[in-house]
Amino acid sequence: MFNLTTPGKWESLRVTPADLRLDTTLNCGQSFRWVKTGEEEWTSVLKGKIVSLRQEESDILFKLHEQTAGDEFATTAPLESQEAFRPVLEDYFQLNVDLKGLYEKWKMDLNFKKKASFFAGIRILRQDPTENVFTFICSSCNNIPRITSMVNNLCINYGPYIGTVPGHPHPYHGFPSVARLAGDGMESELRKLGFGYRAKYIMKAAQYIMEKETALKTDAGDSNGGWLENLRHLPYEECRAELIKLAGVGPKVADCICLMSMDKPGAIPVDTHVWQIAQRDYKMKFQTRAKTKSLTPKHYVAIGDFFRDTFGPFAGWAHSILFTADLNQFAQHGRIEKKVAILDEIRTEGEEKISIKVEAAQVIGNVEVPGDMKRDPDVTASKKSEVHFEPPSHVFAVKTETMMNIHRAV
DNA sequence: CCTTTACCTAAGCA
DNA sequence: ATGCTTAGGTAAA
Repeated sequence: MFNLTTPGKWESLRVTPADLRLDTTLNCGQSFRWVKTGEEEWTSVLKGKIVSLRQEESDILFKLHEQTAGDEFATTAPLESQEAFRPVLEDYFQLNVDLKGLYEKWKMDLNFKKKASFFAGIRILRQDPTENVFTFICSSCNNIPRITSMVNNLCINYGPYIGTVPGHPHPYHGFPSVARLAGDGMESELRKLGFGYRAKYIMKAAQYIMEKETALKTDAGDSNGGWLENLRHLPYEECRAELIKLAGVGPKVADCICLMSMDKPGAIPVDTHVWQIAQRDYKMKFQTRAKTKSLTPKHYVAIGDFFRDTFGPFAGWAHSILFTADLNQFAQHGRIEKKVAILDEIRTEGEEKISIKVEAAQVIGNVEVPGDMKRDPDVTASKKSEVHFEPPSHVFAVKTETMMNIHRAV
């Protein structure tokens, strides 16, 4: 069943890289549905349509891949024009949000400022709630490649087939319906597909949503977009509480859903990464009698409140940028541009900040040495004292023995 | 309240 | 090669 689609023409989304960067935004673990189909190009399914996006130097282009008219596999009616699809993308990327303005505000925080030049244009996607719920049930104790493969398996096996794109073998499917995931025997099927203990969560969550949906329908007469989507209208706390009732959805996953599909930009999913960011970069003090500091519910709340305090109503967006900067796969975003020798000797004394002079081809700057940067993703040196500095230009430095690696913002 | 344990799997590493 | 660890957690004790 090869259902080749007809590609449209590239059209401008009219958005600069400072407002949206696809490589990070699409691959930082928000959505697991985008397929890389070229240099700086990604393709996925949105609202039943196959759409490709391409990052250009000063803009992003998009094009639709329409099913041929009368195609027996066609699942949606063809659009009058690609232009009619523009609002879908504007909604998905929440382009009404002034990201550059937010970045400027967030740079008040020095740790954020340090990362910002390497990680510009990272947005929170406004995802489909159903898709969001089930992909993040898959995310527990898991890694991005495997989550991606599991989500893909879900779509290929239970989602409606839409088509392929010329030149690429990948079959594009819509996300499975909740009804399909609630089906009998789904748990054992999913286990065979390698979902492990998440299989039961998926089936139970789907069944729970189905119950709510039918209750809603009998009450209201007609569905107003479904129970899950309606959670968008609840305040954050209530919305979160409802989500936690789903099997396999705990505090962290509930916050992911709140942030990524429930219009709650202040939600802070605290996972192991964020827990470490809080301790390492913000030296958060936790009053606890316990000898071993672990991520307790109390800490969870404290960290969320701290982020909201520091970054405001869109704290979840800021959190996501710091999170992305912490991902190993983006460590190269501070990639080495050139090496220069350090003129003065560096000594690090705990958290004491010192200054040294560095000579590069065209840069002489002061270097600040924070104390604990061991796990900083921008850092390539293994154990010695790693160095950051706020230079006269957008340059970033790491100390090796006697050499500095100068990194340039991408 | 906080900590510990079980729950699946696959890739990475010693 | 075989065994161990780890990876966006959740639920139950």
